[in-house]
Amino acid sequence: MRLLQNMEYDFRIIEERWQHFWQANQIFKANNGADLPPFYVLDMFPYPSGSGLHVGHPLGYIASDIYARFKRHQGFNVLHPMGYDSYGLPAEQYAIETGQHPAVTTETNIKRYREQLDKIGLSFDWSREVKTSDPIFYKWTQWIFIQLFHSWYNQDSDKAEAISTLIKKFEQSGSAAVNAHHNSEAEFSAEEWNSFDKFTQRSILLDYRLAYRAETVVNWCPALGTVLANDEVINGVSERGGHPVEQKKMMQWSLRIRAYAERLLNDLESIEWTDSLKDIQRNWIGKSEGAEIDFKIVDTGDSVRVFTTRPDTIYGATFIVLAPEHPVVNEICTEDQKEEIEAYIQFAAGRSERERMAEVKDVTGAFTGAYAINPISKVKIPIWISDYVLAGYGTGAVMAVPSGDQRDWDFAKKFNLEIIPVIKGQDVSNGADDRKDGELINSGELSGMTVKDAIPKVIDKIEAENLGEKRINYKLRDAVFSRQRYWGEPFPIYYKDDIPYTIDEDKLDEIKLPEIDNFKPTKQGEPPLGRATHWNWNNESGKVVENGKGYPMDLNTMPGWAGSNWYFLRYMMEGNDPKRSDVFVSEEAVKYWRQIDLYMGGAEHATGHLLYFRFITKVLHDLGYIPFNEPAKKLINQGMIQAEDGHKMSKRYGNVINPDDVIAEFGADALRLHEMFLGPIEMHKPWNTKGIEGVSKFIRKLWRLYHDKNGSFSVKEEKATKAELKALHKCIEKVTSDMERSSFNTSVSAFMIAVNELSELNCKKREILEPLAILVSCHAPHVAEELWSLLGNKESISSAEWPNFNAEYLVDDQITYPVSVNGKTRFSIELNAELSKAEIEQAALAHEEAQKWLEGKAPKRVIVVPKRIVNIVV
RNA sequence: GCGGAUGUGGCGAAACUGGUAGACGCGCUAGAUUUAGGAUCUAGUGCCGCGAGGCGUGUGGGUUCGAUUCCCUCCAUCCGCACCA
Repeated sequence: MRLLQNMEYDFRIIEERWQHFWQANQIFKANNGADLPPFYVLDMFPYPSGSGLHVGHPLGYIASDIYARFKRHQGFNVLHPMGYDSYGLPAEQYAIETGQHPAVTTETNIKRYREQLDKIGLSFDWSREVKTSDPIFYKWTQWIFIQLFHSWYNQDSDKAEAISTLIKKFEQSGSAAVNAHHNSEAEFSAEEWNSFDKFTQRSILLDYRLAYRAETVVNWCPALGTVLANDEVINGVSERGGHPVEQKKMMQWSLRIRAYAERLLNDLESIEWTDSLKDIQRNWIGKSEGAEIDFKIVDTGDSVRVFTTRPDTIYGATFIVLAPEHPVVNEICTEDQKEEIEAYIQFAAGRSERERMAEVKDVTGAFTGAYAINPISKVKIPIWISDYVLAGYGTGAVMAVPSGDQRDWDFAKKFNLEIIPVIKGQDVSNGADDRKDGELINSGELSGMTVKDAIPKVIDKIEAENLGEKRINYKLRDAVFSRQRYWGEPFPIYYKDDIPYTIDEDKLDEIKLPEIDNFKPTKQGEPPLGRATHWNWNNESGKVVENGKGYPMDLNTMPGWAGSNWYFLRYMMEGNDPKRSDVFVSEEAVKYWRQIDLYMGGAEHATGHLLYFRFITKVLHDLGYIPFNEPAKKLINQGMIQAEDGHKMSKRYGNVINPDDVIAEFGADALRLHEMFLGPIEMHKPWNTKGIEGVSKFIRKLWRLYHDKNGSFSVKEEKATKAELKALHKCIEKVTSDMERSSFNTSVSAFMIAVNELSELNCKKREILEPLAILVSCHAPHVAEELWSLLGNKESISSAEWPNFNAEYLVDDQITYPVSVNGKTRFSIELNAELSKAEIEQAALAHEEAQKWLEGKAPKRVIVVPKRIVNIVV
């Protein structure tokens, strides 16, 4: 018996053999410009963490690998690369704790990742590997930042343009002629612009650039010592580490993603991403249409502008609420309210983001003592402040309509303010009634109109009287782009009189992350780069020089997502392309590969990476560098694999399953098949240790199909029978359609069914077993290669043509009809496939079972669906 | 609160345009072979019932000859957003 076992499939030897063969012969290297249609399959590249891969990570890699292999069989030139998102916080936190340089730990982790990935038998073209922390890569991340710096957003042409076109406009016509997305308060004529000195001009331009430096309210995380972008803050704490986050005004680099809000929203319709993911992005962009309306403040010449989506309810506006940070609060506040207002402002500022969120139900606020005039109803209403109104959204002020808005209602109740229903039938006794249609009441000249008609009417009126305008607002904020950390891309920026200048593009090779002795912030509170002794820029020599011998350079680094914005483009160039050192991606390469055809990765990146990388793609497109507007045509979110106990797989619970262990025991093919067999790719599902024995058994059964009882390879050249061809072609049809709709779990069942049937038929024929090997080769490439070579083939199975499906082999001359009585299946009859409807009906009714159910009565009706079913209605 | 996804045997799941619900696999039961099995093979396995039969895809309703599939109601779980005016 032991002898026989040795003749069984030995994955240990065979898997290693083929992994070596693939690598030695560069089987999966993609060639640019090959005379085949291109197809680009990409996985989101991993951050190489210290704990290595667990069994959940490769799920997406295996699925995309199966798809890449399928496309190769179909005659596509497939680009399927991999790399590492190797800048990031964990390596740096580790460095702070241990003094170990992040570059060292990162390198160690990458090595470990590579070993683990190699063992899974993934068909990556490693010659194109990228690492975001590699100077030859991040040089181009810096270069892209420079392009953003030298661009502005022209809302007339609706795209980004070179900053030189903006300067020309200023020189010729001043600021009024420009319709830009900007955050400048300066207004000037052409003459004024031309008379400004260089510094003034540059500081104005800074407020127009796509990458701009400005004092903004940011999420400051004291524990991490850095600012964070909105998507890096979850429920008021940092995504990494869960540390508290405060709101703080700071001078920071930002990217003008808001300029792209509308395009990011609209273009979702042109891509095949899941509805849930599109919804998350839509929600995050948060478009809302409405109007801005000016309310005159009583006894002053000033007015306050509010944003509302419901201008039709303006007669129900019984007070105004300003954000505590609103700039007019101090000016309008009356003497006797001063103390109260100041106390409230202080209270609001002292509340952390977290507290504010937790205490949503508690209504707080203070009266300014000032009044405003409702511009439509002319009624005098009080002005309050409260932190339920956000300074950063809209105008930082609202007209409160307590009859229609629950927050306003709560506020009105607490402070005893008037509530006026403005829509017929509105019940405001227990809360606001936010109905969005109906007839207006208590609304002066608007009374009797419908909500739908009143909205444009009010907007027309305020526009005609110059009291405001129609307005679209987005929740999306510009992305804070600087981090006060070490392990990231340094900015290619130096400062002259506090004005930032970019380093020349041809000098970027000089701007490497400097070595420092300690990775913590400096004593003065500067970022870690403040510790570098050589971090000044000398323009004459074009070198980074000792501090004091040049202009100071930026001390920030870029966020983790800077490299992942554009890495997919870098893979498009061949690994040995000499242009790799001249361009971020060559024109030929982007023209050849175009977009990512299939992008595989987790849904947790919905509002971070997946939004930023669409944004940067659009910028690069606007600037004429790439011929497409969206990075990925189709996207699949693979689900998470939970541990068997239902928890998340993590060190903390001690429930982590390492793919290395699974491979050592069952082999890579079994791991691949099992991960797919767990369920649909996009679902979350628990790992199932026992279940792997099923697919492992399948592999041995497949192997035995090609071997005789003694374990010798035994495939004959005889003609296949009808039954054998049917088993094969059923499998071809099923697996092909499964592949096309990424149903990788059901194709595993199809393989099992085919192998079970062919084993039963004792089929040992090349005509059947050769195509079968190709069918399973995407899922289980090692055993398939071995069988393929035993069949006498010299080339890798990966380039074999996908078998053709022939429907003729599936045609039956006998069909088993299920016969149901009143919709319940009672028996089945075998009938000739050629029979007519009437003949089928006759045969079914004649059956003794049918007679039994009819009890001598005539059937009311008989439904016959040819080749499917018979239903007798009694 | 808003938006989305998912609910099918003991378990993972399948059923693609409405047509034999539970394919395939795990587990379990019985048996064969074996010194032994955590190997292999055979048969069985949704629930209730001795049986005829009845019940059954989260709940309740509807459309249909026929519903896991289409429509409405409600419930549960998970994910995202959350004072966005």
